[in-house]
Amino acid sequence: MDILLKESLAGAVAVLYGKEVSENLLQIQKTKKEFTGDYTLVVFPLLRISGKSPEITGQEIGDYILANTPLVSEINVVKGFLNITISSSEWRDRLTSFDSEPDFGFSSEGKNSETVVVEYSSPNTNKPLHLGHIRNNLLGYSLSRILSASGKRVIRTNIVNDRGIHICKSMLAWKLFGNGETPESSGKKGDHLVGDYYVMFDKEYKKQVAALTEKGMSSDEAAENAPLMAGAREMLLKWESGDNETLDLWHMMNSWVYAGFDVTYKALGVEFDKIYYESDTFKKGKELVLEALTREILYKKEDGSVWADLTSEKLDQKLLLRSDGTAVYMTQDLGTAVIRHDDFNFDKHIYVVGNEQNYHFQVLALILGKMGFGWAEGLHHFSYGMVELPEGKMKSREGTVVDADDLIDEMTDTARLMSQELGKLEGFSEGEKEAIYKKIGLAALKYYILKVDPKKNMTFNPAESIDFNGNTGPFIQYTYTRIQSVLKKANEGGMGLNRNSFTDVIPNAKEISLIKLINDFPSLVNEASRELSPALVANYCYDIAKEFNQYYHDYTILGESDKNIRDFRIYLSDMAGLVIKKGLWLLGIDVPERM
RNA sequence: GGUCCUAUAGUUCAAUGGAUAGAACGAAGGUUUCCUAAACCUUAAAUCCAGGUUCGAUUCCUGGUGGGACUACCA
Repeated sequence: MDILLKESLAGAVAVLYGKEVSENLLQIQKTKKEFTGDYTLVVFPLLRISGKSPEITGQEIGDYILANTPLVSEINVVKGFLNITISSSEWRDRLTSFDSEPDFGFSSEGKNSETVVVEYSSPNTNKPLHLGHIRNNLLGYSLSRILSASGKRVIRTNIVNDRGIHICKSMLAWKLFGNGETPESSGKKGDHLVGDYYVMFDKEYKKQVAALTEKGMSSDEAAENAPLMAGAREMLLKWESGDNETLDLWHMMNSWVYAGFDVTYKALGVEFDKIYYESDTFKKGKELVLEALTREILYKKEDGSVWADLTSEKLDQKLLLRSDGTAVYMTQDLGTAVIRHDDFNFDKHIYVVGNEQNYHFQVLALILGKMGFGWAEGLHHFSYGMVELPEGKMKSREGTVVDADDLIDEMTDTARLMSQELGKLEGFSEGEKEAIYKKIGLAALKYYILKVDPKKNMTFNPAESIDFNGNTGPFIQYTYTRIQSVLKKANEGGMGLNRNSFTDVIPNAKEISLIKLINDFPSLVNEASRELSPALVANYCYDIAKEFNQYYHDYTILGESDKNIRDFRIYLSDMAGLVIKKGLWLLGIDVPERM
């Protein structure tokens, strides 16, 4: 629609002023609510071409397209703005044309599609997932859906940080204090059990440090020399050298954690195409580093540690191998990136990782570039802000970390309570009801998080997040179920089946607003993909839900006596529902048919 | 100290350089013999400060101020 308009506007300018205009001078935007019109041409940029005042220029162009472009039914000029109204019948025809598009708004993957790897989640295997991971998972999952809906080949991956000193800490604590506790013996979810030992390590370690400082040791020295820390370091060395006993313990505890993570991922509704493990990729990283060392891209210090010198890029020096030869986080990320490129030959690689790692990813791309990998230019750190609580940052020490499993349960509980109070789910089995509660609770959580610009830190207010009214996920779901309810009744009454019956219907203003929103959906998907912005999709879903609710309130659909208008309204509702469902799908939110 | 992110109603969030800054929650009031009131309608309420670029700045640039992150042989 707006492309057609743009062409006729360009034509108008060419005829009137005898000059071709470049694309960027024709600024078309949606007309603001308080003015009459559908699209608005901002005429200021054209004044140099017309050599006339804004009002006259607007009027001249407006008069021309009104006379020469059939789809324009009306124009008006306010200051430097030319407001253009598209004829109602044009909008109606536009609506019916959506039907001919097989998967409205979504593009499918083709031979020339860009390949994009999206990494998200990236858990450590020493503690359960928390609220911060939830933001990460939801963003990553939604991004992957948005990208694939815009026609890209998307590979969803996860890197599991399953090795390193932090893992050794929980292993050591379990060995020393665990008395053989297992998920089976304790009934604890595996990731929580392992997390408990990580916390225990920290507690006992602090005690040891305190004891040492009391004996007169400096706090730095004490931190180095506490037996637990020495033990953890020793364990890491054993692990890297392949010690069987250590590996067995590691395998066992990791398997507990993975079982726990699977439950959380499933509850959250996210999945991956390929999961990488740091324990596999760090070796590749070490090889890369050693190889680059021989090419003198990196250098070795006297103590044997290996570094990248990035001072010419105005950054610091970066450690890549410790003096004892063990790998650090950066080492494995180098390896992971190269392995992934070998696996998928990606054009782009998006890392969904918190903004506290901005530096890390800047360095990662630089080092890969130095090593000679041209594709490193395709690496993109999708950096998102922290999640804070109303009382401030989450601190594990103070026990204010919001656990992912708990949170999901609480949202479902709230949905259950609310739903039972409203009592609209009669006739469903308990199992069906539970499935609906879960969809609603998760929608509240997901929408609450995804509607916020990812770059910004966000405040997670538990009281607000479980609100199901207003600008929330359940509000949008509710709109969808209202539509389904109408469609079901229409179907039962044999109405709305004839889509050719409304070719003469002239839609009213509210209906045109809805058609416009539906019409926007395909370009919205592309924009969200280009901008990597689930928030854009969330806002869109809310806009159309709000618009439909107003329509639903102001007009009757099934009660309309004119059969053609009724059929038209049923069809319009159907399309609005479809777009809401697709929009929510892009956010990873499921819709219930009733609620 | 250095680098990066950020600042909009009481609160949580919107606004490709365009018109009178838009929602939600909260506050006050109203709507149900009518397709689901988890809805709809009305009212009050905001661009951190100072410069600059521009016909036009919440948006871009510079400098302040407040908040946050990073600057580990942690991840």
